[in-house]
Amino acid sequence: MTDLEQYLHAYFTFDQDDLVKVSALFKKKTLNKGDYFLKTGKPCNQLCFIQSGLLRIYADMDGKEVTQWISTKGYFVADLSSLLFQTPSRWNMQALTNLEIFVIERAEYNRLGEIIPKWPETEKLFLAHCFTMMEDRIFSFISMTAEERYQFLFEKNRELFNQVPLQYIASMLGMTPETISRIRRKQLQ
Amino acid sequence: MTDLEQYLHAYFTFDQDDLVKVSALFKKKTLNKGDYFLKTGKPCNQLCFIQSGLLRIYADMDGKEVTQWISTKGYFVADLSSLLFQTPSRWNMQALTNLEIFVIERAEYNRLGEIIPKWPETEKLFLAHCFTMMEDRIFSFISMTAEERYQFLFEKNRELFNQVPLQYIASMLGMTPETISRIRRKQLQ
DNA sequence: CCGTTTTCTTGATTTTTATCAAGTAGCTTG
DNA sequence: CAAGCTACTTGATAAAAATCAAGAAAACGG
Repeated sequence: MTDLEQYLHAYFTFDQDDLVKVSALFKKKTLNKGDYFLKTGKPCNQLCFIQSGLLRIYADMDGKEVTQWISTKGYFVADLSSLLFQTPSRWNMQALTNLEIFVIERAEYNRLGEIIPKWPETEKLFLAHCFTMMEDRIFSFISMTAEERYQFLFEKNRELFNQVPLQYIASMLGMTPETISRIRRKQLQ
Repeated sequence: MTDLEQYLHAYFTFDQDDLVKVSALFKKKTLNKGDYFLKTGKPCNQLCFIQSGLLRIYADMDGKEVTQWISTKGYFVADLSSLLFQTPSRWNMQALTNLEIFVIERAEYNRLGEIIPKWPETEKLFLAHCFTMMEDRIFSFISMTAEERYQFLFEKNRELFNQVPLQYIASMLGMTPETISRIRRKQLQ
């Protein structure tokens, strides 16, 4: 069983039959460190599942890069609004490491409902789950200091801090590299 | 045609037949200023559409209220994760003014797919749209100063500023009432 | 209409965070 | 290994925003 199948099984509780049908629609791909999965302005025609490696999602604000999120093993990634509404992508998505992904084309993705009857329900719950995580993240910006946000992410996602340049983590927490460096020093003492 | 029907028509492009079927499932209700539509910890068993008035969504952090959002006319509101996963609600939802709403019970809501064949697709696009708005909001916290966030909201949602106590707007922008007061003074000059 | 409460404003001060600048540590690669 | 990167740290300073405290304005209720 591939990681993709394991994930689908664990997260969506697909049975063996559905698993095979769905995972057949995904194609394995690799990206090298620095390669782009997606660029701002282009249409997003694929959804990807990360098998291994790190993918940074960011926007370029007149030369200044703002990191929105870093996706790790076990995440699905796409520019959702671009994928569904065929609008231009708002994000760049670049491999921070060599990357193994499973990719499904938009056309196939849109046909999932025909192949697996319970897909629409599954998809709804998945989107709702994503939405809820976003709510939590917004709440962290409203109600926490920089230091608390750092702690919060560190508790939840410790692996990230070994693997990712701190400046990107700083950016996704809405602070500067200097600030995160000082917070980290305090934590160590 | 009620506002609910107009909205469903405009936003989801339902035809007349579907409109009638769907809006029949909603029941009109009124809340008085100060009443709660939902309280933290309770299950959210309804989805509501706001016909008129203002609904404040907030969390109580040991006595300190943090406003997550203020919903106005034309919004659908629920604690999505509670509604779909039957978990306890994370938010309080309180009427800031007298409120006219249309309410659909969870059971009915879950049956929409049977009644309207294209509902799952519609719902997916709706959730994706919500998700995208959340992404934008997160991005505003990462990449903007307090003053820029104020401007951004003011441009997009000017009516809010006449109708809502400024302290709530401050909270949803992640700043103090004093800060928003000073920003506002600058804007006027 | 008057007193009460709530909301908003203002000033003084402190805390937090950003910015600027310089230096260090750790990789990478010819 | 040395040169060149990149990431990270540190210090000094500036800017932004929070906090505290007091007063003004507006809204509300009898």
